[in-house]
Amino acid sequence: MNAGPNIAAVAKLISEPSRAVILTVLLDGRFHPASSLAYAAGIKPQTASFHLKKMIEANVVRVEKHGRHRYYGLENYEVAEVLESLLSLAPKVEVKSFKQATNDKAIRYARTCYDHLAGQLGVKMTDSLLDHGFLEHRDNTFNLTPEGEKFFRDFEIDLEQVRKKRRTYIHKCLDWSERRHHIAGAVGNALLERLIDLKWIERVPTIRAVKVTTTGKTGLQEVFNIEM
Amino acid sequence: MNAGPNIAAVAKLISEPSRAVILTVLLDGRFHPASSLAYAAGIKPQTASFHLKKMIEANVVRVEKHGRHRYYGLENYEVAEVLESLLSLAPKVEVKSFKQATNDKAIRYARTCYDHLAGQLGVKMTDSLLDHGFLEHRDNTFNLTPEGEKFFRDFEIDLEQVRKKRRTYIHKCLDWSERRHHIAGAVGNALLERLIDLKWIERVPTIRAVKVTTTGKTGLQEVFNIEM
DNA sequence: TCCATATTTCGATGATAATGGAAACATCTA
DNA sequence: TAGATGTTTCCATTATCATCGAAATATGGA
Repeated sequence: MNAGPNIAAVAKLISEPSRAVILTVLLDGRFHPASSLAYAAGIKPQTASFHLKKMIEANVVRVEKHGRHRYYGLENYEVAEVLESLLSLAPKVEVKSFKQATNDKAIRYARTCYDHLAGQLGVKMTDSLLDHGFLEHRDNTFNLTPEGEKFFRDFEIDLEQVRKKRRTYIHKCLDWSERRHHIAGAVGNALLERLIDLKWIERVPTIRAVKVTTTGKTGLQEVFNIEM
Repeated sequence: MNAGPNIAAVAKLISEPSRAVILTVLLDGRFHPASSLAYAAGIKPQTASFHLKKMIEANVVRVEKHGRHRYYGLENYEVAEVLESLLSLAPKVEVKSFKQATNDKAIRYARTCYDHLAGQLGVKMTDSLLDHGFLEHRDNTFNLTPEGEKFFRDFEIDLEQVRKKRRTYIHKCLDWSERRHHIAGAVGNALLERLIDLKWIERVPTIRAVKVTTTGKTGLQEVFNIEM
């Protein structure tokens, strides 16, 4: 018959529409309560709970308890990456409403991918760092040059803190909408958080798009030489 | 509700065990008749036909008619890449038999990924080309250096022919078993075919593993400096 | 033209699993 | 301790879909 890992087992978890919606929401990298995931998927909390349990068992989703609340998120970075890769294959959804079209555009423009920037903004940011010699291509990762480290420090990102995190320091992530790599990993995450701190970008509620603020426009132009 | 492409639609195609087996077989990059795919999946031809139709409609599988035969294969390279990425997430299948364990080992050692080399051999080959300066990293692709072009010509691979093909010239592909990139695209394909022509490697029937021949061992050592 | 082979279509069956109501459970607040 | 909120467990219902027998279709060869 067949040897090798079992694709069906993973795919099955994603194949159900309700589950797919939940996972797509979780791609924003944040943790969400079961009830709001249920609402997003248009199902009852019991049903969401049922699905979440399945996905936890399969190590696709992780839960964190905080008092009477339970927050659900993706298990790890790899899951996010595989989901993103599935998105690149997925048929573009037919646009049913003006709102949906707007959302779609916003998501392609700038979004969070798990815990770092993606979309046009993410790719442009990565390109900018490469152009300035702050970043170099490695095999399936990036390398932060000494100049890059200085730049990050000047940008008030504490690389010592970032390095301490128990996760990949820096990483390449393939963008489904841009078909290009962007910066991910702890460094990518730190960059996203710094931009949010600076209020250069802000999260758009309910979807994983992010918005560039007016201050952000100027800042991105001046510091990264990016026109958004 | 939800914006963006529909993951479930793709995942659903893969989520069914029979379909997963079929797709895994097709990952060898060759085209197979429906009947043999049915046999591999342990289902009747009608059922296989049913599944194949679904997968064709979703642009995951492609069919080529030759007389009264119909040969099925993966639609394109991207599908193969997504399937490989799913494999990286998939739980390792419990080893049920000696044969299965042997197959699994063989597949991790050297296999075809769609139409080029993967596994340890594929990665080592890519590393060797990189080490010799024949290949360079680009963003999500490789670049063949002038020295590399000369090397390929000396190795009797006709790059003019390769360039003419209506497909990506050269490409990076992520290896699920090695977690490393290897060379893909038309050039990767040409390399595979040349190695088969030289009888340095040969396909193992029924599974997508390839075997390094005795001649191959010597050749790989001398030309690529690879110990297998 | 007729038969053999490969594949598909149709239709019925059966297994699987998503769903939500009811109720239990856990945790926080008053 | 009682009530409120969020979540899970149990269970019955229902919808979906993989499966295969039977028959139709397509193609090549005799």
